[in-house]
Amino acid sequence: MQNYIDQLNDAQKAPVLQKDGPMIVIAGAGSGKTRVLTLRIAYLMHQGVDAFNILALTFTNKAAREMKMRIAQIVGNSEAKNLWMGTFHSVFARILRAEADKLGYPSNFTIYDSQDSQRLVGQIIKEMQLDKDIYKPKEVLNRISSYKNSLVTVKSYFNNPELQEADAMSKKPRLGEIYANYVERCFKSGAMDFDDLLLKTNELLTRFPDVLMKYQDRFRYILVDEYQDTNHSQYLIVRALSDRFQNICVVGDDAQSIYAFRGANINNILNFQKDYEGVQTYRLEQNYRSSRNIVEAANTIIEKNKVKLEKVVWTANDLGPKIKVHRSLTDGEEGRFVASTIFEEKMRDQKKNSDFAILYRTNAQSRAMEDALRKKDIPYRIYGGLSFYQRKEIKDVLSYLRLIINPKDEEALVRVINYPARGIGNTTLDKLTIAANHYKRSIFEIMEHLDKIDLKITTGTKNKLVDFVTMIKAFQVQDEIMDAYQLTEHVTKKSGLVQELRKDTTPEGITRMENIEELLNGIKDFIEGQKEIDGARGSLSEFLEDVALATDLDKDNGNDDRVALMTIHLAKGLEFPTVFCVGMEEDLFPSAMSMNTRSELEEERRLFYVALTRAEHQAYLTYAQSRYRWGKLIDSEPSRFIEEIDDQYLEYLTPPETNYRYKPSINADIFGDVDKSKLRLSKPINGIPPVYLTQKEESKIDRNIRKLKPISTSSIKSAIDNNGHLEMGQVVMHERFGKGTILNLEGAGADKKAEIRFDVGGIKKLLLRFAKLQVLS
DNA sequence: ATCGTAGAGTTTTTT
DNA sequence: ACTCTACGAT
Repeated sequence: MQNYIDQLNDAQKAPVLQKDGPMIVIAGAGSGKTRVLTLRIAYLMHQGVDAFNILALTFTNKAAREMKMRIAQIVGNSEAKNLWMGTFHSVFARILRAEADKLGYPSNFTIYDSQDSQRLVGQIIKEMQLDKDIYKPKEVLNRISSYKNSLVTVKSYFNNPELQEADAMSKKPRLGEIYANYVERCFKSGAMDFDDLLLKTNELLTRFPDVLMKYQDRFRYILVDEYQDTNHSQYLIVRALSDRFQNICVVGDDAQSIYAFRGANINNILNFQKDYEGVQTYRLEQNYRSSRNIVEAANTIIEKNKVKLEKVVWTANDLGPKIKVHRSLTDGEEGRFVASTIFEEKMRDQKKNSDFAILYRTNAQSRAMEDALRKKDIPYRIYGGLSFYQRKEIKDVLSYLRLIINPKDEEALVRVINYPARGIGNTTLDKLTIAANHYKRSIFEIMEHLDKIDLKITTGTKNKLVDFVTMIKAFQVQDEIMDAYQLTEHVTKKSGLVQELRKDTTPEGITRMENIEELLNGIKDFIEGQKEIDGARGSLSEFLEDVALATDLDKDNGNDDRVALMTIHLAKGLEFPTVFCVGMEEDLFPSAMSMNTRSELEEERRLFYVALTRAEHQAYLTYAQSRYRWGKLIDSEPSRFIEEIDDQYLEYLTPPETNYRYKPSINADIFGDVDKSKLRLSKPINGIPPVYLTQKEESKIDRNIRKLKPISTSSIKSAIDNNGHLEMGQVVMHERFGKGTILNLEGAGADKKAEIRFDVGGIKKLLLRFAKLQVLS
């Protein structure tokens, strides 16, 4: 034990050695916080704390698994396996299953994923005959989700006029009703969504003091990783559980808080010191991961944020190469640059594929990268996006399995009741749903009692329904005697799924079939793993529990040598020798959706900080001057984040762009074969789609721009001074919108406005106080 | 009940 | 560019 501790620096030792009391560890990027957490747990056990009494909450299941393995190496396997470690969601799902009856849920409750939740919300909106363009399922679900994460139940919603008013103001006066229906339908289906796993845990701990006592007594030492990304619901759980012993250790980095959009509250970490008595604060500021160039560049970025805890991240590592910045014409070219750079570096420096990561802001960006890597035969793996378990064919199989475990699961039932087609169509399903809502039962229960209810369906249909119920019940019997693998294989055959898929001989159809085989292999692996744990027998319900909360990252065994492609969000906590941060463009990163408020922009900046600090040795920032979005070629400007890094840390592989208007060389790569080659794209202005300009118009605008001197402060000032002299009909030049004619002037003083028709972008009304105008004629 | 097609929406990030 | 939905034809 002492050996391990001796390897730590002084800052790291302190939180490991403090056994009791509340503490917070502010851990800069790459400062070895995982090591601290691991050793702290090992040391607690070394001092005689029972593994049963330790709870460690991590951000991913993979992180939990790895940490557990490292602890096992120190204290031995038999000790370590009793540790409670995992994500909030998986740990409390486990507890909820044990205590489900207290809340009126079956212990085999289903966990709905976001797809399930969204379909259900959509269905409810339809049933309530509301306009789905106003009540967009996704938005409604987001709203419900944020209520749940702030512990606003249906009851407290209706007790809170402010919330109701806010929803009414956003044209959704019936949101509360949808919320109520959604909650009831989930309950009726014996299902919890992701947010319920936290909300119901809170309910459990507040409504049943004895249960709270039990878990308080059990979890005498609590550790929370990535504390900056906890939401209110998680915060309350941690507070409740740690209240008795106050042995709470939270680790986090406010600079890496990137989940505010899903309710994470950065104040949880900023205010931790106020929440407990006598909090010890530790700071880990030495970075062991990255070269000095990267560490210092990252510091200059985060400097720009106003809301932050003060800390200085430094490193004793070598200076390392500068961050390389590359501009390309299109997203396709960007991909080719990345692929060939990886190819060259592999050749030159004997690197592995897994030494490289390509990080992007949105999942949609992966495509261009994939295409380029495939052409160069570079193996890669995409994380996130549509995960394996969310694919149609996989969800179909899983839905059958879910139905076996919990027949009340409505989402699973709706998916498979008529797939493969067995003559049970929407009309019948609607009748069943109405009956189920009326009797406040699940659809399956209605189907079990068809003879007692007059549904006005033909005997033919009735028989089909009975057949379906019989089939599922037969599967349930098989579940008693088969393991998950055997049962799944049985189900795919007997349900007709395999036969249905075999009919499809297109390449896509064959891939689907292969995916199902991969699922079966996955189940086999899972069973093997389970058999090593005592008490587990590799049953279906154990497998489903695992799948519901698994992510792509968890599934990764890390054995095969591939380039990693993922969003920056997913990359949190990971590190790679070389990192490509692609799509460094305004409106993409920072995202156009996140530039409305300062706090949104600061979150984007933290995201960039996270991206950059993933790199150990070399970082690349790449951007394209135009890229396909929504099937259209859109022009873009380099991200402001590139400018925010001091030039001394950067090396431009392409000359930094000075003029955002670029002249595309006309080639098939951009326009395909069409005679649009005579046309050029104008710059998109304020979200207005680009218009095609003829060459004549284009050069006219260009001439006008060339006539202008760069806008200096003095010229801006003179333009403001001159505003009094503006007249209707005058031709003016605007910094962003280009040339335009003044149509009208109104207001006076600070409120004076001009209505201007711009050559490109249409008519706009501008406040002269802000508009930087130059008079051309 | 099932199949085909036109049209709309999608791309901000996820347990 | 791609996928999902609604509606109409069979």
